[in-house]
Amino acid sequence: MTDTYAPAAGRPRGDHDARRQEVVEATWRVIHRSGIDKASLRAIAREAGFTTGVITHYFADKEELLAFAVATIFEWIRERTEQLAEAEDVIAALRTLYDAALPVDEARRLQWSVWLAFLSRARHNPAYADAILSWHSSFRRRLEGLMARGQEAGSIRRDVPAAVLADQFNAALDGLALMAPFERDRFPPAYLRALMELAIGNLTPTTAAGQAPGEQRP
Amino acid sequence: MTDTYAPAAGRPRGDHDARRQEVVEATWRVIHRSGIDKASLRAIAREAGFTTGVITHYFADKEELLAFAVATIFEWIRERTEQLAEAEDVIAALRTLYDAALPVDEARRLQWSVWLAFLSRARHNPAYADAILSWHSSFRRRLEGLMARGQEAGSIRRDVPAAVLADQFNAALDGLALMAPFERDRFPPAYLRALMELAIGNLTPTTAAGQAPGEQRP
DNA sequence: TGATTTTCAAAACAACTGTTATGATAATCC
DNA sequence: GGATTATCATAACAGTTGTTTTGAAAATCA
Repeated sequence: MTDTYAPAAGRPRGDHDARRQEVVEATWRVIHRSGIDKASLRAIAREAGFTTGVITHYFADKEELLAFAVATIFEWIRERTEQLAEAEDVIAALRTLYDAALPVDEARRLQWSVWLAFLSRARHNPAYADAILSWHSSFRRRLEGLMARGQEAGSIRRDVPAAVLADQFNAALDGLALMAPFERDRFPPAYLRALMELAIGNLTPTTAAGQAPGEQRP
Repeated sequence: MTDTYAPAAGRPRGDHDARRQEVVEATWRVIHRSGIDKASLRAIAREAGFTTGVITHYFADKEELLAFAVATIFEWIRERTEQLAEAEDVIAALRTLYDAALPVDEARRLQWSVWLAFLSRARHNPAYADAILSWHSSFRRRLEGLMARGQEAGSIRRDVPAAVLADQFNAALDGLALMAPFERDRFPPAYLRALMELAIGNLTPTTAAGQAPGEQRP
């Protein structure tokens, strides 16, 4: 049957994976545009320019498609941010990271939109929860590594464990990305960056409790 | 018909509203336990101990029930926190506020669970968006008032506008409440409070960038 | 070239959805 | 006490859902 496609005839395997990716991206768009509860197989197929026959051919069932969709979007984010945050200046690295994450354009808003849609279902679906937690913990690890490096270099305060600072920074980012799309006019990109700058300011060791926002970087 | 119930015969009006509330609370529980996509009218009616006849009698359609459910849960939170945060010590007031909000028990987890479920649908449903934004802006106004008062009294830093501090504090709270239910073991109540104490520490004016977590308050 | 398999469309299927209609019971009103 | 109305269960309705089946075209393999 369709289950044991070991030799893979009929087409090179590259097209197979590419078609799956095509369907998944259509899924993202439908979720972003109409909400996950409107993301029926027919709606997704229409968005992709096919019929449901394609979906049922490349995915066992809807569950597998959605689980693959949420796992893939994190893979997508990972690829886009992997080589980031490698600057030797930790503060600059944090800046690069939040800049790549903030929902300031349509691609990043889609990213957060899909994330939010699955997040609200993750507590009742282990597959979604796994994908989300795996991403979050890997992101947190990166943050914690940066914090620890900054603490060694002296640019990050030492009186709070790096892991705690990472959780705090992560929460600030999540909280912003959550509400910003609902109040686009109250949270323009410049203000989002200013708030994250304030969060960065709270990481510095001595002196004032952070630089005032409004000071844009060059 | 049922639409113009001005005199309200058959039963005192109190029972009418009480029954609506009963249905709404069943709706919350179903959403919290099984997710909003499993919250069918039949499932809600079963949870409430009735049949769908009750729901269709007290609500025009499902849309009205859900819109009422999300609006009511904010009303519920408002009632529970209205008299809070009136302490003259602004820091103590902030403590009281986050303590009433953090998802540290089942009631508060349900609260955030329902909030999250509707949040992910709000971008495609003006009624949900209105309810959520109305709550958020009123909560932010309270925070901003506290920040401004603290700035006058000298317990809150003055180099950042009160409105910005309110947004920052709100984002920290939202971000935590969002992830905590998914990583219950990583975010026990004490750690959540410690992180919020860190956020409070970032509001203080001079000296260090905040007190270290771990110092529990009496 | 013939056999096989992938690819995909189209249709049918059963389950579930929100909604509506019907009717019976009980409480209120005049 | 009769008329009226709120209350609620039950059943039927039409639409949508995910899934399965059928079948045809195309590509690969031997």
